Amino acid sequence: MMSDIAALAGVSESTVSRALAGSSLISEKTRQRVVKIAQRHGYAVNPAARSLRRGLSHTIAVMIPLRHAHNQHFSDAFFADMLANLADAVNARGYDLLLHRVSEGEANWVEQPIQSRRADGAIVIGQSLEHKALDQAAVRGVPFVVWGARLPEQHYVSIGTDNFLGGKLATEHLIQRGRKRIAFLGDRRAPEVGERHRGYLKALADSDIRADRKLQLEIPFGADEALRSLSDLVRSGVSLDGVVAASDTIAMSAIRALTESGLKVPADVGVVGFDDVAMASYTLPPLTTIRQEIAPGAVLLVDKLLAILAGEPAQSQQMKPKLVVRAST
Amino acid sequence: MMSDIAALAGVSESTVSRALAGSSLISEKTRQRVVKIAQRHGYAVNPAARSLRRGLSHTIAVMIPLRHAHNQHFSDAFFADMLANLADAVNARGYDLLLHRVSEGEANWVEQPIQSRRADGAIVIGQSLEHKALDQAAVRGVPFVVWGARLPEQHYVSIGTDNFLGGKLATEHLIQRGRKRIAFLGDRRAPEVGERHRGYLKALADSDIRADRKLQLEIPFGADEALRSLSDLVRSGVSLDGVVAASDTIAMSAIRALTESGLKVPADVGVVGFDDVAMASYTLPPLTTIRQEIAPGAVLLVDKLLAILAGEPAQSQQMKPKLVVRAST
DNA sequence: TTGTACGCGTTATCAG
DNA sequence: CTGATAACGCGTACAA
Repeated sequence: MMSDIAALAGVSESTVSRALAGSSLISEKTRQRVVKIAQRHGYAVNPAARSLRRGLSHTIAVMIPLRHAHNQHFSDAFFADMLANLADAVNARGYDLLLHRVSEGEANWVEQPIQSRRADGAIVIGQSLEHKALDQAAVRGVPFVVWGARLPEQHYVSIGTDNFLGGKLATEHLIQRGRKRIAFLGDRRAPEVGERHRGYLKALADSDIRADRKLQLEIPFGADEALRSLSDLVRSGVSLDGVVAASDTIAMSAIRALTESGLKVPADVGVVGFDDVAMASYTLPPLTTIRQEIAPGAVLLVDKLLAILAGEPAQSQQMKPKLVVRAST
Repeated sequence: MMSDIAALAGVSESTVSRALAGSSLISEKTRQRVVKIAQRHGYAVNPAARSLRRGLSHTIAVMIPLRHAHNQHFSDAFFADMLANLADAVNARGYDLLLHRVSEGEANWVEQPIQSRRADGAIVIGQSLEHKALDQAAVRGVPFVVWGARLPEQHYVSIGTDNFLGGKLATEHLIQRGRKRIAFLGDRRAPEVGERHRGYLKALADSDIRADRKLQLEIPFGADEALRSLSDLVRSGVSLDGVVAASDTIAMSAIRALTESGLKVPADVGVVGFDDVAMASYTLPPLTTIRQEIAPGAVLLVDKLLAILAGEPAQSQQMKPKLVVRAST
């Protein structure tokens, strides 16, 4: 503990505390001596004591709502990538990362880790169906940021891709390839997906293509339902020459469903995914998709949250999506 | 804080503390009264104060070594699945989960979070190339468990699949399908993979098939290298009719490489993966693979660690792998 | 620039 | 079964 180091260095505990905290109230010489002794003895400040004293945990909670999708949602490669990047960004800032999956029915889940002082702030990956809960928490002043869509008049800071533009780009690309019967696959209740769907509709309207309700499938993030719904659709005899999927996972599943139904991708049907996860380049055929910049997004999330914690103002931000053309269109 | 609740309940702080901790030293009646008041006022024990007093953080660190594979390793669906299940298992036990990615060059990384009292114990996902470091830490009494291979005379507790058997099953399956020129793809420096490779060799030997060194590719977990190496192999004109991959990710990559080289899967070459991640059923063709039981594995990891923390003895355990036959063989 | 003294919010010990 | 008290290890206001 600190008193040992103080004794070894022949100074008081306060001096050790200040030296280790990099206080400017201390001479560079003593600071270096103390730091060296601490290192040699493998001493590290007790985080519990520090937290108790300072009222801060030096920890960021990462929350993953699972309301509208159980495991699938999490194991989607997109979440994994985001989480990996968040872990790096948080650790790089010297903070610890508390991971929490929010199961259904947990009340006040956003503020719970903060109120109980286990974390100073939270990062929420994906709005899921929780926009209202999040907005209320923001009004109450809970410090958190969200990866997801920016909704009209929301009170919290969100970082995310311009989903409307992403959906529009994906659809326009198919239209340019001469497709006219384009399906949309995704759970529009999730705001990000809802935006992508709006972009899809806009692109169709811009090209005077009638949007057919039968081609718009309400599919949860999981791949199982995508496979089934699309197979059913094809079997029903509806004509179809393009698919805009709300995630790469859904797109991969769609490719399989189409292929097994006797349709060729991309010859008969073009498929566009969303996310550009690592796996997207290894499917057969490699996936044309809308890339979300995950690494910069993660850094942005952490920095915005730290700004909020520091009392600075922070704005929501939308990142530009990018069409990555591979072989599925 | 606790004194507020004490005042409201008309009892001492000690009583509140005991009531909330479920101590048997307290009458059921007062306990219920105190608990109710605490709930009504949204009171939760301050974890920093509790940790300071008890010397326990009530937190489990999950460490992900990246020594022999950077992002790929983590974003492999297997890691994501494992992490999701660990998060659930840890939270279910009332513990918090601290996530840490171990970058190269971090010394004493296993014990760091424990020594600094941020976590009571650690779960390490994958041995990577860290077996020696882990073993030394175990000898020093650091409380942790590992997902990975059980190595001869190791001093730490490990949970994992019987990788030798898994590799053997995969290879035998291909042999039964009449394959004789079977390649192995994976980074054998990672102990899990080394075991799978041994199983592969054993299966070949049992069937009197000569193991060809040219067919054994040293491939990191990432998919990029798998794609390139296998394409090169095929181009070199070596005959080949089967592939045992060290992960589903590698297998998917292999299927693409083979297909693009003009070989048909499974007609010309059978491919077996490892893990049975969710995505494995959605590839084209759906992947025959060796299933690892991730969810039970995660629960086992947490429970073994908690046993160790409770001072109880804990044994390593190997889970039986299972061949899941789909369309790639 | 350094040291002294106190309190952060709990829980364990001991006395009743 | 309950209450008073001390101590967990640190950071900071205040004094020097």
